[in-house]
Amino acid sequence: MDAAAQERLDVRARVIKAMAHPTRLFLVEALAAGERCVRDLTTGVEADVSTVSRHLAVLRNAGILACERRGQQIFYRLRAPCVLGFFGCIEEVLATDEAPATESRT
Amino acid sequence: MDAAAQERLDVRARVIKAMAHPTRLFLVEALAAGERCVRDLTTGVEADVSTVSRHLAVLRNAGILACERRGQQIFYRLRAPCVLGFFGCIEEVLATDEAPATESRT
DNA sequence: CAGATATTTGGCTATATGGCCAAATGCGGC
DNA sequence: GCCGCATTTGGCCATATAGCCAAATATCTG
Repeated sequence: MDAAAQERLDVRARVIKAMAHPTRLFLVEALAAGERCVRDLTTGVEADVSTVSRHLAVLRNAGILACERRGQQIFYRLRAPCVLGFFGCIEEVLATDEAPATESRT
Repeated sequence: MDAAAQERLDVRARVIKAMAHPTRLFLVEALAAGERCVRDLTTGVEADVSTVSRHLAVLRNAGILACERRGQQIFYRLRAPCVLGFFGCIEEVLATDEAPATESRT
């Protein structure tokens, strides 16, 4: 595996990693309905505003979200709606699943 | 957000998280071409066999891969090929990108 | 059973992540 | 300029990840 291939994998992993957190999935789903400001998004989440802000920054840095300041608020919106397609695949994975070694099955 | 919604997000995040690593993306891509045993997969990666084994276990636990022992070898295969669709979206994200705050820009 | 090969697991360390609080920054109004 | 609201950032701690090596486990062969 050459450096270019490695770089390509790193870049892809960075984007996927940005999606790899329940709170961030929630934010993405919430933004699918349209732009929202940070405070509004925070009310849907059980976490500090600062935490939500950081999650939003992760998604923005990955190129998944964009934001724009309007007045004192900053509105985030989904820049790459294709990520919503991930969910369909995941349902498929879980359906195929049925009895894999989930290991943390209590 | 109720417990059910939280659980749904957790489950989804678990699957995406399994994909959120360059080496694991490499493994998934390699397996797109057909099943492979651990040693074969390891030769394509700059890492210890034990490390690759653990990565494969992560993907298997997420339901993305399945494996089957044949003789002394264990063959892994892609159980949920839909994850390959992630890549297309990621290219789209990167294309939309062009000049976001990558933040780690030296 | 002993030996060889393939894979996984235990143990350990280093680094990355996620969370909170408190403080800083940005913007608008008085 | 000072105050208030919205958001981000710094600092800190706890936990999770990823990696390696060494040891354990599994299968086949003689």
